Amino acid sequence: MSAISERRERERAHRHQLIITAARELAEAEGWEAVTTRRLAERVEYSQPVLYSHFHGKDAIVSAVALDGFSELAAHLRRARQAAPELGQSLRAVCRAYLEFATERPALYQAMFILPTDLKFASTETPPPLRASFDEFVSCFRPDNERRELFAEVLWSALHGIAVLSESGRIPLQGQEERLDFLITRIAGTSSPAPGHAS
Amino acid sequence: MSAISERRERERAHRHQLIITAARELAEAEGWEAVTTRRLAERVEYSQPVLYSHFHGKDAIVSAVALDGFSELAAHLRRARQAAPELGQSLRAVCRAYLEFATERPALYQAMFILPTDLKFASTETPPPLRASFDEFVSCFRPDNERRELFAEVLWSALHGIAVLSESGRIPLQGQEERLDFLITRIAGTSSPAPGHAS
DNA sequence: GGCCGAATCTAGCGTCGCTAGAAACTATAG
DNA sequence: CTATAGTTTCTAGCGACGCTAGATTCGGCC
Repeated sequence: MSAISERRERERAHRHQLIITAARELAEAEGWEAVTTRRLAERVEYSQPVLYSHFHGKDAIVSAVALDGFSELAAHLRRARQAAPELGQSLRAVCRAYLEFATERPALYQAMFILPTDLKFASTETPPPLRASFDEFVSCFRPDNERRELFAEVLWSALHGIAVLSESGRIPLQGQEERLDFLITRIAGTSSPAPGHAS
Repeated sequence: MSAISERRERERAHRHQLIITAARELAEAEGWEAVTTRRLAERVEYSQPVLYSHFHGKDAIVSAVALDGFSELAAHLRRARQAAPELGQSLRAVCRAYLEFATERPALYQAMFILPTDLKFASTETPPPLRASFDEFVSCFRPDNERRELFAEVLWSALHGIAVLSESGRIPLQGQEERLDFLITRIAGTSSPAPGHAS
């Protein structure tokens, strides 16, 4: 009873992951609009209803893919940050890595940041990978900077804006490097406490 | 033959606008997922196929709503900019107006910036309202600033990122004012011609 | 009044996410 | 080794989607 159900549990977990990776591969190959429950079921060689024994619905599958994406993003950013020698460099490295991630895995990025998902952001029940990704931005600023969380939020927002607007063709792909350059020099600029209102 | 077809043309144009406003109202009331061709047809009191005699498909209807939205956005930003006394103030006023627009008309904003549309951005065939909206950002910087277009792109991207991430709950709604404040002081910072690449 | 072209509708195609109930499979008891 | 009870999986189908072909109705013109 024990060993058998354990094996079943293992097989079930394996199939669970199989669904997630199949959804991701299909999305990366043909876009999320091609990821239908029917095609996904065919791909994992089961019938449609088994998907619903693993996930509440399609959104939950997208969420699962997104969650995997956040783990990868956190690792990707961390690698970039740690490869940079000092603090000033790390900001640039992390930003570049972020945009790189967004452009090279557009479907994954979409699942993480654009499509509706069940993931809870910025709360106590935020999954660790999300928090870890965000913390990579926070770590780009000096620990004695009291407003580093705020800085990170704005930086992340700006990068997300650049990523998503250029991906959808709303700003030209060309000139991405200059935009990044400008953003970094401005954000990294004269930081420290606060220069008061410049108005 | 002339007067009759003219009247018809008028009626047709009226119905065209009726569809657009119906789509918009429905989207603003219940979200875009509630805007189906069936419900839209019912709302304008015609059958489904008439929608397709006016628009190529649903995306084209969304695009039409978005285009109207850009006209409103341009006017909204212009009003804000012109109400501000000087250049330093206008940047803040326009940014605030932008975020206000995004939060108060979320469905419209979604049509303009998130949903797939047929609109061409940043090209020769870009509709004037789009260009006009963008130019409001450009006008916030001094005319002798050679990189003002770049500045505007980054500023717009950052605002869009803030708008969309807070709308979808990916950053907390609280603290929006501080984020805006930080962004403006950084972007407006030491501008002028160009300090060259700061590495 | 009868015709003809344009405008409009009815009805339906294929696909979607999702699910109820049938079928098949598996582990245990006799 | 078979019968049974319970679980797993599948077949089949529901209602809704975007979209369209073909029938129908409408309005101006001889």
